[in-house]
Amino acid sequence: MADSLNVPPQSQATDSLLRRLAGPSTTKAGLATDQTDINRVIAEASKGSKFYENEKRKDKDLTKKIERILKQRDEARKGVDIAHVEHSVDQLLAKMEAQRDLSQIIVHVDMDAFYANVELLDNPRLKGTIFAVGHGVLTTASYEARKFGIRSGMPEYIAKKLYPDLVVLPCNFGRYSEMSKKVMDIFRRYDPNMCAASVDEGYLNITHYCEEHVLTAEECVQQMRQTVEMETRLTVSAGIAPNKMLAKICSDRNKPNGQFKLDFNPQAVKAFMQDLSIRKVPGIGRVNERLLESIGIRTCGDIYTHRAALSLMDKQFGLHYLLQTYLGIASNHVEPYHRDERKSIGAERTFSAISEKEKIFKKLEEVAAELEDDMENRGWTGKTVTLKYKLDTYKVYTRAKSFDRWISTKKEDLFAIGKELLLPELPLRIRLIGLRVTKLKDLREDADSKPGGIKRVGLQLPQFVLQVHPVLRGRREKLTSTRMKGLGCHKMATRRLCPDFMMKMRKS
DNA sequence: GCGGATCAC
DNA sequence: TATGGTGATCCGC
Repeated sequence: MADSLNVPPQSQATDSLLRRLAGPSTTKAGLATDQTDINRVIAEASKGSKFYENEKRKDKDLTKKIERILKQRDEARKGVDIAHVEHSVDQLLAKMEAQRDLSQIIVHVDMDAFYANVELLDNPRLKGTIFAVGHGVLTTASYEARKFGIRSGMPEYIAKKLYPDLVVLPCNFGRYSEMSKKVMDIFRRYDPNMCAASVDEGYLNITHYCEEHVLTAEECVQQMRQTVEMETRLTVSAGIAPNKMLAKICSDRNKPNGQFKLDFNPQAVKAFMQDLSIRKVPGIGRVNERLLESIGIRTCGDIYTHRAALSLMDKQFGLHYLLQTYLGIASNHVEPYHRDERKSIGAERTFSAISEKEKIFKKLEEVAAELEDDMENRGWTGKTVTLKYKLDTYKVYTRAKSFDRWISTKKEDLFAIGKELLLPELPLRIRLIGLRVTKLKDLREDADSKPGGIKRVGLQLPQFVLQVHPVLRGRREKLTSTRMKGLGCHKMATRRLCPDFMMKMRKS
């Protein structure tokens, strides 16, 4: 295997690269028994492709970065009293522990193989066949297909090497969106303030519901899952825990069609974190997994062991966030997505690589038209336009320009700005082009505040107040958002985002 | 403010 | 033959 990959055996890069090629979800449920064999097929199918070469490049860069970090660590340790550093970290931990809040029952719900199961619902003859959903790149693999190593995000042609008779169905977004809405409406009976994190995922706070109906959390979630299955014939897995991070991790524990509740006490939470792979933590992807692994951190328990090094390299890793992770402390604040939280809107398209100027402009024109459509339909404008392009080598570049006025959302104007950004870059051979607008302004809000219209002022919207779950009232300020640094652990990881791409899906 | 990187779904 | 699209955040400059 190592020979066929043309890299030294046993090297960290080899392992990492193989795992990367196998897809982002190799750690998920339904894993085949012989991952090595699967990895070999994938590696052979990938070998020599531009995509693969790019992955190798990124891997090499990462290896260099790791070397730098190890040097920095050794440098930082020089002449430092480690015991003293550990002691101050321990004091920080004690402060954090004192802030732990176990009062809320948070649930993360996750539809099992959502797209695949909706297809199964609509076409029972699929039952027993090995199939996936997608086009070119797979969006979802059925549980049967996962046994063969087939994963979401995997190119179709590789999946077919793993299982030649694989059936690949086109996406039917309108249908998924419709079913998603049905399921979310059931969830909302248990928490009207729930947050739909994506089409097939959500967070709920069931503290109030359980009190009101004199139910244990497990009974409540059992009932909710049964209701979903009865009313939609779809199955859902759930995690029950004192905060969103823990709930999310727990929802993976008994998948598919199962639930898992964590005990609501600090000892149980810490025991749960102790042997948990750092990769399971939302926000820690394959890059940060490798960075942490390089300094000896594989599990969340290892964070404590290496707390001195992390403290000395706070800048690189973000000590605070990792300590919270070690303790299993995270946000327990659940609220629905609000329109004004949106930060950008964009469109991008991949195609077979082209280098002719006219053809590139044609593609740019197409994404500009798509973006115009989106911005008009959803009522947005903005001040910054960012052009994105991907070379046929898979290297990605962005070029941005800001204006001191709100930009026109007409496709001709978006195209003109994109062209201006693109021209100095030519000549290029590209396989993707995209446009994105940031520094947004909500035109709908604007329309409402026009003379004669009803002015809307943020949280004073009566509908909003009614939507607020009683248990959360007055809690908003109490839950301070953590300043994240170091590891790219953004707010998304703990506060969740609720993209309105469900609306987008309704369109298609 | 810009560009590169990382991450989630 | 051949590896997606949307949106968010962080860091270094």
